[in-house]
Amino acid sequence: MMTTATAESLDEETSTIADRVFGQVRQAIVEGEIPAGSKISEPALAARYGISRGPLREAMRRLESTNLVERRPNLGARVITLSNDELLEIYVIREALEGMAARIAAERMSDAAIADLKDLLEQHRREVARADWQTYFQEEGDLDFHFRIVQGSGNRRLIDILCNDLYHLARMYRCQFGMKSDRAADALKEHELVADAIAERDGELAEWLMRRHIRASRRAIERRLAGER
Amino acid sequence: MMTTATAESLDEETSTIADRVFGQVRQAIVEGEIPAGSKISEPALAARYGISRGPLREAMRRLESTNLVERRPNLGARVITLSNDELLEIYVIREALEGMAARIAAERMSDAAIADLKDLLEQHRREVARADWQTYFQEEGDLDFHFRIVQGSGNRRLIDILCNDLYHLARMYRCQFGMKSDRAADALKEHELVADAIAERDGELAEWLMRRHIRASRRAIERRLAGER
DNA sequence: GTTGTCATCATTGTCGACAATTAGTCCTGT
DNA sequence: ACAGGACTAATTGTCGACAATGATGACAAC
Repeated sequence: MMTTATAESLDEETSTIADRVFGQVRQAIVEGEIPAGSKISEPALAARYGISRGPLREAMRRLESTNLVERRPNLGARVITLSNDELLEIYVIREALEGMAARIAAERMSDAAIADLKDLLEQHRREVARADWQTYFQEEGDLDFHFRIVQGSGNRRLIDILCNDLYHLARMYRCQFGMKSDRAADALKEHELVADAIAERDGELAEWLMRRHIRASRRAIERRLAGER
Repeated sequence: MMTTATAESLDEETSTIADRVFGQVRQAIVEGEIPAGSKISEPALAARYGISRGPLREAMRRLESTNLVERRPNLGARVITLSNDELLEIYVIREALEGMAARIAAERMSDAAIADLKDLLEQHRREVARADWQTYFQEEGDLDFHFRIVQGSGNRRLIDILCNDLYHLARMYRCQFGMKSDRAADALKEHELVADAIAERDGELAEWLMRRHIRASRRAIERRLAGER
């Protein structure tokens, strides 16, 4: 069972130091080890990972491009604090992009990949009884499903945008706030509908269902945010 | 009249050297000054811009994140050679993203911005007679229109993805191959339809029209590519 | 003649040090 | 007491040099 839905296989042994520390600090940021909004000191981080400032600066540049840190010239880098509006913006983009991914996946996904997708859903269905299922599903299982659909599109740039940028932001948000909603059961049902549409090679329906699914998730977040204040 | 449709205003005076050279080499790549597929030598480029390798490497990292250059560890960086398939992939993403942008723009764009948009189209309509109009429209005017719609969405991340990544790739492709199609007149008409839908605050129609417009552009490219071989 | 191996070379990756800009603080004058 | 300015300190931006990895060529063996 895959645990981290990332495109590049997070080798931890990518010959270059800058790439490795990029993955490490990204994980640290996403999982909240480096708190959101905190200022990042280059010498401190460099010492923490036992490297020089050169590779660390390159890693920071990559993190800046993935929108996980903000940099202002001569002032330093800060971990982003994703506001509520920005979180909703991400869901809008996911609706458009993953809807398209579902459409293409319905047309181009291999039969074997579709079978695997159904296996995953079957597994989720069986695990509903688990005590920590809701937690697991909301933290990893949900993204695993979306990850496979996106992969099924075969559009490399689409995969890149979603898996290397947006999914990390979604995970970061989940690690910050508990994201305790009762939508897990509904989400699983919506997943099954999307998978059925893909299995029937109905691209238009798959896109429509996927968009409705993500829109429902966004609305649930909107409600939660509205009720919180 | 704006000539380069980029999000950050390409200041040429962003206090840090790495950022400035990033913009310069990006322009050089997009406009073909540095040919596609060519290997990039760090010492050579550093000398060319009169800087050291440190800032240049950071600029390369940013270029790598925007998918304009490919890097392989210990092997160097190469300017990407966007294959036909990758170009079509970009149009698929544009269809999804700009369709959503048009929908939101129809809901949230200010009346003044809509008036400006119509002015731009009116200007394009008047310039149809110009001898070099087809060239201008295909090189800049078309992107100007799309740029404004995307801006109208107000979704910062959406704006970032489209203006800082995809549009540069589209421009790069246009600078490489002549992109001489007779779709200019049709495209202008489709633009007007989209603008009308936005003016009537019909988000669903605006999205549908925008998607059809971009799909038509993609199909025109497909036909051209098929006829070429 | 072909192929395998080795040595040289160029290029990339990494590091430590210097220069420049910013933030904070303390002092002074009104 | 408060405002303004200058000084100090820390952090970032930049540079040149060293180490390591991959490529190119020649030479020798089969």
